[in-house]
Amino acid sequence: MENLKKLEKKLGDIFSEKLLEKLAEHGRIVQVEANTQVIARGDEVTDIPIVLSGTAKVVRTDDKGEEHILFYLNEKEACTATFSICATTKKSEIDFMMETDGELLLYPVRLMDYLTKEFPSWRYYVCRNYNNRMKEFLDTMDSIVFMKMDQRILKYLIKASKALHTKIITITHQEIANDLSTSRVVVSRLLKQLEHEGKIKLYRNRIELLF
DNA sequence: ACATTAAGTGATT
DNA sequence: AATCACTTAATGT
Repeated sequence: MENLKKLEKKLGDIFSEKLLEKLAEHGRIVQVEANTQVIARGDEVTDIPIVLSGTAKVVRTDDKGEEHILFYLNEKEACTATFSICATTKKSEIDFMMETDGELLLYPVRLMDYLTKEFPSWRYYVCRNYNNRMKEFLDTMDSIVFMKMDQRILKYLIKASKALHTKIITITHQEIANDLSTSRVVVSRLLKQLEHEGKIKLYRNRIELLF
């Protein structure tokens, strides 16, 4: 069977032979053009997509129709979000679309349990996918918190400036760090960044606000 | 000149 | 962002 051949070539190194056979038997391989929407939010998910070639993206569309990319999926990756859907609802929380032309393996959701039960290599695959996604989420968390900290410092300086009625605040980075419960190093870096943005000027024990 | 403390940096997690 | 390890700059004695 030609599908099996294709799958062996693409996924042979991570899936066992038996599993590949199952995938070829029940799944179907589809060619998808760039920008095609495969799954829309709210759709009932009947198949889990595994990317065989090309790049797919998982997108969340907000109230205003702005799309926010949650992550990309490259060759051999599957949509982990879909896995969690299977355990609960059948409705998709996300939009799944192709970024480039490519091939997808669509495998019926209803057979997921069977795969998980029967094939270790499938379990490993799912776990790895989950882990990768988790890492990405941690990274975005970090950057969100980072953004907040630099806002907090700015606010802190403005507050201090108002309270002391001066644009030149006498304070050390360490003291700011203590007040915002972070480390001195972080404060130094963010202040440096603000200085480069031309918002403040740094001296020893003093910070001048330039606005 | 030397010690002490504040601030800056690169690398890592 | 946090931490470590280290450098550099400013200040006090």
